[in-house]
Amino acid sequence: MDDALVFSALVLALSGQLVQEIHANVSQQGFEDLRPAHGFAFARISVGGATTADLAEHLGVTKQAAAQLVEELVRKGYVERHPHPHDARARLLGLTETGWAATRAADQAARAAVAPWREVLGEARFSELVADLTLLAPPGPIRPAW
Amino acid sequence: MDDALVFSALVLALSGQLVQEIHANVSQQGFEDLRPAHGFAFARISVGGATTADLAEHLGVTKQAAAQLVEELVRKGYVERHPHPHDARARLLGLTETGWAATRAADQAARAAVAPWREVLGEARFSELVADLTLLAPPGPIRPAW
DNA sequence: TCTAGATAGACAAGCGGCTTGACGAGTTAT
DNA sequence: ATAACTCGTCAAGCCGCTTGTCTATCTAGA
Repeated sequence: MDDALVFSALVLALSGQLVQEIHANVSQQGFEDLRPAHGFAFARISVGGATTADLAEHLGVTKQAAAQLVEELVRKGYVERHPHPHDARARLLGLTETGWAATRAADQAARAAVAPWREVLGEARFSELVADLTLLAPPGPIRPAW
Repeated sequence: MDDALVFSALVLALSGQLVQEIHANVSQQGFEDLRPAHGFAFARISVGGATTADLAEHLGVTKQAAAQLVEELVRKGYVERHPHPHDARARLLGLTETGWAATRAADQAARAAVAPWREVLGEARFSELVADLTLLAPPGPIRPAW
């Protein structure tokens, strides 16, 4: 049974294609200064209540790396730092309007990337697929692959 | 319908977990000096007939990056360089016995990583899943995600 | 057969994203 | 009050990759 190998390869291939297509689409929508890894940061920041340290944990990197990422996103106008209401050390992160626009663009890009797959499988089979994958997916935040 | 987003997230999460588990398992089998990206190189080299330039194209990186990777794998004893029978410029790459052992370890690790999923879904549903993913998978080599 | 262009691989320099390490300012628990 | 911890920052360095350049070799066309 080396279904396992086939399966692994398929998941990897699919995931790679997904990232690549979404990134290309987002770029084409005018967000050329964003790279795939930024999406994972947006995902956490858009939820609200995130500090740089929270973001670091979410991404599975050091605080310094997260701070650097935040600095870049602030400089590019996607993220704002607000004073934290209860902690003078920390700063709350939030998306700017541009940040939200980028998030919407990514959402749309994801839909566009998945659409053909949905069509190939048919609606019913696609739903089953989503259900199956839901069973398999690990809990916790989604991080850049490795 | 934002199944699309859910689906994307699931595929990404699954792929990340897969890579991480396989890597951990391979490490535990004694190949601690291999990292996930090396697997993609082994995949091409094990087929045979690969030069450094071939490998570069397969991985989607520059020749220099591929050469550096090969150098590392040679130094660590996984890969050998042989003279090319028809081209004095090129050198054919091949796996050493250690390289083959690592490949087998990775195969086994993939099986181990997938096994629980197979169990969760049941054999029939798992086969369907593989079939569906096969329909969706892009052709061409599998590369490190991004 | 000679020559122009392409290709394999190596050498060098540099960049970007990440790490470890150390630190002051602020918070929390004892 | 004080000790331990945490947030964010500064600094230095590593590693995988890039661009740029070069020689040796192969290939196709006049």
